[in-house]
Amino acid sequence: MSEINLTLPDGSVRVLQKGSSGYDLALDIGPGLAKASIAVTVNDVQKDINDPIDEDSRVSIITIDSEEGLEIMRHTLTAQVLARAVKNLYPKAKLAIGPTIKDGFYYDFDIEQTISIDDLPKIENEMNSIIKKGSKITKRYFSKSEALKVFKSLDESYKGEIINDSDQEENFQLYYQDNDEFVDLCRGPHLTDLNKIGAFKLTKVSGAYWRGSSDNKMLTRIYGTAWKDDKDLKKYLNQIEEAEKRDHRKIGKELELFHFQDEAPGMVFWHEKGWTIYKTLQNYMRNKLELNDYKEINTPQVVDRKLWEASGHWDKYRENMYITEIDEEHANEKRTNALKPMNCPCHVQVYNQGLKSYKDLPIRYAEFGSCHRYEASGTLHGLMRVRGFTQDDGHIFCTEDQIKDEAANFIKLLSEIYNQLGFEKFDIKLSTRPETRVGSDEVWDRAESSLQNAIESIGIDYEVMPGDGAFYGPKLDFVLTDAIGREWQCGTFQADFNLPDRLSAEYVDNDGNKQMPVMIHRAILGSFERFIGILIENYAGKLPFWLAPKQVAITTITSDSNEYAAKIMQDLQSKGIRCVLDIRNEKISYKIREHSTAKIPYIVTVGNKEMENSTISLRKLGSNETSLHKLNDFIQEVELLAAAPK
RNA sequence: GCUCAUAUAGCUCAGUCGGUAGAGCACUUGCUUGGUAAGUAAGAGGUCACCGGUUCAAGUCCGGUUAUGAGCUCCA
Repeated sequence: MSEINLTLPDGSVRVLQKGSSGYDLALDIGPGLAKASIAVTVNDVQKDINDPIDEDSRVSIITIDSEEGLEIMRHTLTAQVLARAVKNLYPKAKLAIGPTIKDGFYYDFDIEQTISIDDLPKIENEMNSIIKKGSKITKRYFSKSEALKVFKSLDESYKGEIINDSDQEENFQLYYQDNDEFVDLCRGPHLTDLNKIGAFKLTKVSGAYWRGSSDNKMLTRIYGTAWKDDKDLKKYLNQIEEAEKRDHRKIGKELELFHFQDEAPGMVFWHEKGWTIYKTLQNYMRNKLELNDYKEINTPQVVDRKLWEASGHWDKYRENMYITEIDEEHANEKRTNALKPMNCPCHVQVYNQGLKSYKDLPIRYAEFGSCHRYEASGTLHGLMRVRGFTQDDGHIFCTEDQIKDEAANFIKLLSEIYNQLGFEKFDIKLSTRPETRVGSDEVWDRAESSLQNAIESIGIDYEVMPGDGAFYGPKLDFVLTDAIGREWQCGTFQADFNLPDRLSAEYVDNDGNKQMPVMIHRAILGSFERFIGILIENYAGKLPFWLAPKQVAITTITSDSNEYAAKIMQDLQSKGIRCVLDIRNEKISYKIREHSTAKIPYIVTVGNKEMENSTISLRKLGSNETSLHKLNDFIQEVELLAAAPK
């Protein structure tokens, strides 16, 4: 029998007989590895550990310690264990698909009964007994027609559909357990041995459309998470708990920042403290934009449908627009208006007032534009997805040649702002021309390369998202990473060759000819509502001093110090510091607890000692130590801290 | 919009088999003036989301509506 050379990742070569498997190779290296092996990568393709290898190859053994290994284990868990458990408990259930996702997996079933979260322990138990049985998983290959026959006989119509739609004719892989007691179609690889499953937990159940299309049947989706051992599983579950603690809806209620109610779903009732954050953030942004040569404008909320027809929104997004009509009995004119869902058509109207010269460009308009969009009820989510919101919107009218500089300047500004708001890391995505689009390929070429050049001139990494651009032009999206590693897409920079044309924006070039400007839609925060939600979760409610709704709590030990405390309050307030005065007849530890819970960054305590020496005792949020300061020094220090970043 | 779940005091939540509403915190009042995360006693507080049905009787069972949650779809 002939031999093959198998090259390992470290460059060493092992010579084995032709047809040896990954397991044979692992065994050749050592019994420990053989035991830990769960699959093998052969020339960059993942294979089952028992698949024969027939030619010289680059190979590496996959164990559960790698991300790849974890994924294979999760895949086997969902496709072989969860699917089988559900079939055991609900024999009429049909299998759809069961992929892995970040940290876990799901499986979609078509089940007559409704499955609720209370059924999950029962399913978990069944899964555990399947695993305990420790069945071996074997694989067989089928042609398209044979595979179809198998699933037809099992009445697995979804599997049939998948096979039918595949352009592959041969080599459909079917994985079997226990002499055909259970069979599933899968591209693999799978564990060969259910004993290698780690620790798992089913987490939730929900509906999901077959093939992700809302025209299709709603299936039952069961989610789970799986890890190599109990320790990792626990760690993950703790992380989830941590994220729940940061939930901005919970913190928003606890800290009295905002609320929602039935009469205005998706619209925020901002309370004093939340609105303080909002105003502070907005003033910060206003200052930033002024420093960067934006002209702040403000445009109407309610605008005749004619403008939305002209812009194209009426056709495309009518169903998401709030329409207002004047009461027919009282109106002397009949017109239909829409609450603006976006600011750009109005900005073109401002641009169109007066003839513009090429010497005027670029013109950068900014608006804290209050918009309304009728979002589907199921998509609403606290501050993160609302129906009434305010964008830090801006539109830059410029020539094509100016796009590159505008993009570069924008990225610089955005990066500075994200950093000052506490987000150090962000990623850029460049979305290129989609299939259905307006404008010539030549213009798209120029637009895409100007965005690309702009990023590259700054030297930041970016990811290309082919085909993800808007129909009117390519865009850059900016995704920031928060304190617990979650990603949020906030900023955007979109080149638009369409709207200026539809709404007849023009400028006069240096030959005296009328030209169409490019319009750039751009935002840094996205919406104030959502961004504040992100800030709250990023900081777990402990906002930096300058953003905190209340910055200093002034507390007294006994009523003897009431006057002194009131004087401190006045001094701080005169410097614009946001304070609360607490002269209640309560013990100091009670007051400390309350203001700590309220996440006020500084708690000042004064008693007889402080009063006599014109000092204050300071306790910072998150510390249980106190420090003594001269009152005047303290006021100066706090004044610096309270200033928004420039 | 779709699937499933949930809705009880200001907040967090109990409420068994259908029999007339409960806790902790918060609030009000009294006592307490106490040096860094809950001093103490009493009191008040409810159309059990809304509409309808079953029943002698509904917070509890059934139907609908609204909102919320998880996910799906969507996000100009």
